[in-house]
Amino acid sequence: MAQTDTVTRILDTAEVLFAERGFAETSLRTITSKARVNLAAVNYHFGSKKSLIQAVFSRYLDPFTTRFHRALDELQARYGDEVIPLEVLLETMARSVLEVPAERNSLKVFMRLLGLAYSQAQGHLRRYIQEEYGSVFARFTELVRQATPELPDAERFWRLHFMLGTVIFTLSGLDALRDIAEKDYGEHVTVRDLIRRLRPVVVSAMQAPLPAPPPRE
Amino acid sequence: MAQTDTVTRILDTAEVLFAERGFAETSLRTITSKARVNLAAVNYHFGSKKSLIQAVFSRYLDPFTTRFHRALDELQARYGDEVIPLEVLLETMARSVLEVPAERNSLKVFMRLLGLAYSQAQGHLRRYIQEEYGSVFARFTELVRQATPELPDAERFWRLHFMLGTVIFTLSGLDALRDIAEKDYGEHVTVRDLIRRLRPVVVSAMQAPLPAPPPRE
DNA sequence: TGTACATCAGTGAACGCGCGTTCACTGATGTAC
DNA sequence: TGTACATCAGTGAACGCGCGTTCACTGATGTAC
Repeated sequence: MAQTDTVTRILDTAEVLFAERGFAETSLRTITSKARVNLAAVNYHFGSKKSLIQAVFSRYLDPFTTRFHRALDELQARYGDEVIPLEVLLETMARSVLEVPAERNSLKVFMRLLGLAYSQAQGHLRRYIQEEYGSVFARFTELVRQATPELPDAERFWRLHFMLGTVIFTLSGLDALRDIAEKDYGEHVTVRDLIRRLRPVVVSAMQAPLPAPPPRE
Repeated sequence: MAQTDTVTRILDTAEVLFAERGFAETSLRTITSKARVNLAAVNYHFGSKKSLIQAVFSRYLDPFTTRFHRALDELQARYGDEVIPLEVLLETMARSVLEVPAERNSLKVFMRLLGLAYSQAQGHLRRYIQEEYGSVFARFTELVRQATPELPDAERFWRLHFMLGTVIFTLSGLDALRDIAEKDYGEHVTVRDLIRRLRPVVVSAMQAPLPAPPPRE
């Protein structure tokens, strides 16, 4: 069994199990037995469970950042000095996210992982993601700033996080929500379908009227 | 030490620790030592860790459902046969949520717990919440249906969950986001301030134009 | 071409640890007669 | 009023279990001379 085989078998199995049940709830024994690999192989190849978790993320985030940077390069070349419209920026981000799983695993797994990164206690993971991938998000938010000059900086910051919450919450809890939707409305919802529904909602939300000023006291 | 004292000490300590680090990451030993209570007392009073988790939720959700039902009663009495506007419904829900922590602990803890209920693997918890508190949400969504007759049922379902995601994600990750906002924009953000910012965003999102129909294939 | 050594993926078994739960027990308070 | 018993909150110590990690080892392949 060549090295690459063992390593990718561990990663393939781990990402699915992590996405299904979280990090703490997935033991190395579960991963290695499902992957039909020796228990000690995880620590041999990755060093620790923490590093395995980070490796699982890199396998999604590395191609994503590459693609997203390239897509933003193209946009900036196309628009030159003109401001890139908000819809185009959001659309580009959505497309970059959607393209990644084509070469890896399912989008659902990717989204669940992102949701876990935020919601699970794993502080090391948030730090790792910020350090490794923070710059591409900084680039994106700067472009969003130019596209929404009427928004105060703080307001834009909060609205971007509101929308991040919408996307991560929806897509990471997708299975449960999908079951309900299917039972109640007889619709089978795909991730692409959800993104279609998300687009007008996110655009309207970003362009909502400014809130009333805080009440004086 | 009277019974109530031990029981509430366990609940008070558990809810804070659960909110900070999740369920699996919080051991009974941590809870009982922080609460200065015997380890076996949790199993004596609650039977198991699972039941303790459910008890923590009940202490928030019981007063919330009572208040929310009462608030909806008043609304329906006031509006009679007229449709209650969406803004009023959302406002009423927000007010009911905000009122609960006044008699219990912090709103932040309440929101973190709700976020965990969705994101952590604990299937038993989701089932418990659905069974115990599903009816008040059904009542609310029926009123929202009447207030947004132009939305297809499935679209309304998804948008309500989009907004649920916004609120839970924002308020449950509040500490981290607040730190960033404070550092970057010099604003100290209170929960009430966030709700003021959320209002126009949620209303606009719910009233966004319908998505383009799915592409034919 | 042959031999000695180094490298490296992978293994099987064990380590110590923290976990939720259980159990026999205590001691205070209430109840029956 | 006194005694025997029941109830109940709380306790201290132990149970068995699954966890991540470690370690000495194997066996195949590559490298030096």
